[in-house]
Amino acid sequence: MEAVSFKQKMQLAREDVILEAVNHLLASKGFELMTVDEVAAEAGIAKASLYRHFASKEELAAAAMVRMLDQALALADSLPEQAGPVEKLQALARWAMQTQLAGQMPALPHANSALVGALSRHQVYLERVFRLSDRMGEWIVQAQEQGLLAADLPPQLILYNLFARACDPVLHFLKVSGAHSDEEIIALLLRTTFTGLAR
Amino acid sequence: MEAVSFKQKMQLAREDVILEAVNHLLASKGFELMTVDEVAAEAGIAKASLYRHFASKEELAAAAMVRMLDQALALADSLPEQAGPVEKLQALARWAMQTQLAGQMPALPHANSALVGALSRHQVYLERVFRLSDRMGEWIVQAQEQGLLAADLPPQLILYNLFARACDPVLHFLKVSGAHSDEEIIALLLRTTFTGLAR
DNA sequence: GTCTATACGTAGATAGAC
DNA sequence: GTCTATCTACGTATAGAC
Repeated sequence: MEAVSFKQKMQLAREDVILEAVNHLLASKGFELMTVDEVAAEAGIAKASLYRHFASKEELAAAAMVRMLDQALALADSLPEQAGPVEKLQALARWAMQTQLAGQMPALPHANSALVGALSRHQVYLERVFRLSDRMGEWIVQAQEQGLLAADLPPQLILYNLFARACDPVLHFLKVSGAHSDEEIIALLLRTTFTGLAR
Repeated sequence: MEAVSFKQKMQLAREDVILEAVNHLLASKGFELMTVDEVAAEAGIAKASLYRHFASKEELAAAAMVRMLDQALALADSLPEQAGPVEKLQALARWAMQTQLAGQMPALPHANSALVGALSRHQVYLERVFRLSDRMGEWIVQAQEQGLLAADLPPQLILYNLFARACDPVLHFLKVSGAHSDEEIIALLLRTTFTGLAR
């Protein structure tokens, strides 16, 4: 079975190159403006060959989203056990913002996009989203019990607020202004997220 | 000249109907997915007639953005003089979130959209953006001087953070969850924006 | 100024050779 | 499994009659 395994590895490597291109294009132009021709060109493959690996443009984007969620889950698993829940949540938010600033965070599609419908029926994607939400949800509740996060805020609101850092337009505008380094931008947004604009 | 004035009024009214449709469609699907056919259908006008009023799809969207910015500027002008700077900023953020929840806030285009280039060269649009930024910028600095907002945060960051409430995806997800009324959602997000998730 | 009808470009997806 | 070439659908924009 070694030949099969090798072939499979080659196929996975090829698909990883494709998804890298999808990630980049989704981050820079979003789903609607990304064309399959561009993906094929950036991956160095013919469009028809690409369609042998992924059945549709939606499948292509979904695979990129799953890949990104897997990276987030891997980071969640790699965090030291003794770290506090807020530190863990901040580590994930920091990673999401770094990824966005690096132009590698696939952008959220708009509500009526064909992608939204496809994702809402995509079992693999949904499983990743739920798994990451569960992980973060536990930390949020712990942090609230320990008095580290406001206990009277709905945990769901906190979760959404953290997810939203991955696509926060403030990151982009601050970067374009040129007045701050990436690390400074992330520190500023972590601060406003957790302690707000006041005081 | 009364006939001309009447004709102009009719034309403005017609264009207002068109822009209402544009606003709604921009809010629900974004610029790329909005088609000029849909705008014409929703406005009850033929597509060719629509192009007599607006030279391109980009002009159509820009006009809708200008209309929205004019509403924000009118609100800013109508705020009581004796109100504090933070109250004024919150009033604008509240209005932006209400407008988004009502499905009337035209969505930000993605970075590489044709719309971005058109807007960045659209003098009328730019003037409105600068004017609103200046108004809010003064209030931000006042609030910082009075110790009501963190004085060590860049005013620009505060400004962007407030603008971002107009397109915050958290609003949409909280609304879909069905657990809160619109007013509750707005109150929650005003709180997290100004005092954060902590404590 | 409004309409119907159409030109023109482009994007997703596929056929079929190798 | 990869390629070139092509199909089909659709969206922007315009022509031309009234």
